[in-house]
Amino acid sequence: MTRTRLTAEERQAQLIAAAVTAFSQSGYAGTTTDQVARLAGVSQPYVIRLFRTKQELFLAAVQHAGDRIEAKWREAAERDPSLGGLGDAYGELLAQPELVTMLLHGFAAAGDPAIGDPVRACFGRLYEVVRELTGATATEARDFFAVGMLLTCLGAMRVLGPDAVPPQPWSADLLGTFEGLDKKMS
Amino acid sequence: MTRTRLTAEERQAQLIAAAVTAFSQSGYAGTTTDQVARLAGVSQPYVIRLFRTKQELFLAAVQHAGDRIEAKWREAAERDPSLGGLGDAYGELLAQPELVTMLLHGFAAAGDPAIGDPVRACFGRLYEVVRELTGATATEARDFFAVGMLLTCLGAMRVLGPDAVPPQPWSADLLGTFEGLDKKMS
DNA sequence: CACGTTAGTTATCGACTGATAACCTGTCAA
DNA sequence: TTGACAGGTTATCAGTCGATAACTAACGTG
Repeated sequence: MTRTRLTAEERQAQLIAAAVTAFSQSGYAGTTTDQVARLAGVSQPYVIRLFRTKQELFLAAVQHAGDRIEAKWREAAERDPSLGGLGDAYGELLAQPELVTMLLHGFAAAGDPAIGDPVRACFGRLYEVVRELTGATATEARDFFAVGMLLTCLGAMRVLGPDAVPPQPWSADLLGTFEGLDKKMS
Repeated sequence: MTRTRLTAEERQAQLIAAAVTAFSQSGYAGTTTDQVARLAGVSQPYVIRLFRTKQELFLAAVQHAGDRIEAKWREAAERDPSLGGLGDAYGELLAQPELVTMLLHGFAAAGDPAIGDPVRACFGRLYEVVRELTGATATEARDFFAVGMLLTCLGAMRVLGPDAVPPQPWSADLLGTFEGLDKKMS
């Protein structure tokens, strides 16, 4: 078994992907740099070497999640530049909720100013991108993000998505309101 | 300085209040049982003695937040049993976002099944209470909670509430859509 | 006033975790 | 060949944190 040697850039990209997976499950404080390292198949000190601190690794993961969501929306807008089109794209993201849950953990950790500032910038950019792509009014965009946040929370709660728990009366009731909106729900 | 001696019940109630304050700032993994203990003016081992584990303390705090929010809604419904009435009540809660942020951290920590189950039960109960109190349809209740989740996330992000950061163009734009809905925003 | 019960503390431990330092090794150009 | 740089590891530490054990002190009651 020869250890595959990658460039620092490639390794960083791989580690950021691993960080998104790990942090989206247990959040900032609940995730170990060693867990991220093992996911990528490298040693824990090397993770620190490449990102300096756990915090910078976390911020890189938040940034990556924001970038991927923005890219998804831009791609969707090329076919259907309406809120409905972006909503469908968001529904597809929720089938693999890593990215959106990562963002939620960014919100949750925003109490620390060093994390809050980049997280707000990331969310603000997403808001502006949606308005720019769809031409929606502020109120329309607000309702769009409102539903998005609800779905994101439901995903984190395991009411929704691949790791969803058996439905309860209330959750079936609530999810039923999204009929015709979910395309690729597992 | 004579240490005030309380009954276990009173001390538990006091500790739960302290736990809500502490956990709502740093989340489950990011908060120390010692921080909760200091907030209540007791020793850390005594917190563990009263709640057995950190996890049970956290769950008690989540439960308490859910109960308080439910009580607030029931009280509001006596005056105005409409979604608008409950929405105003929620707006008042956001002025002191401890309770709602506590709940958000419950969602974030729901990846652990031992936490997820009670958290889902808590949220499900709130959903049913809203529908029962207002007679709203599932879709109306969904939109109500959607906006609530957005506001909760914005509070956690310090876009909203007492610890809010200076507004950005996008946040002013977004918050502007709530004009006429915010009564007691600080 | 003795005495059991309840409230609370101090001391301490074992496990964990982020970070540092020192070292190793494959690759490539001269 | 050699040597230097970039990728990566092992060893290790200092601090932290949840939890346990043993002890102390106040209260109420017969």
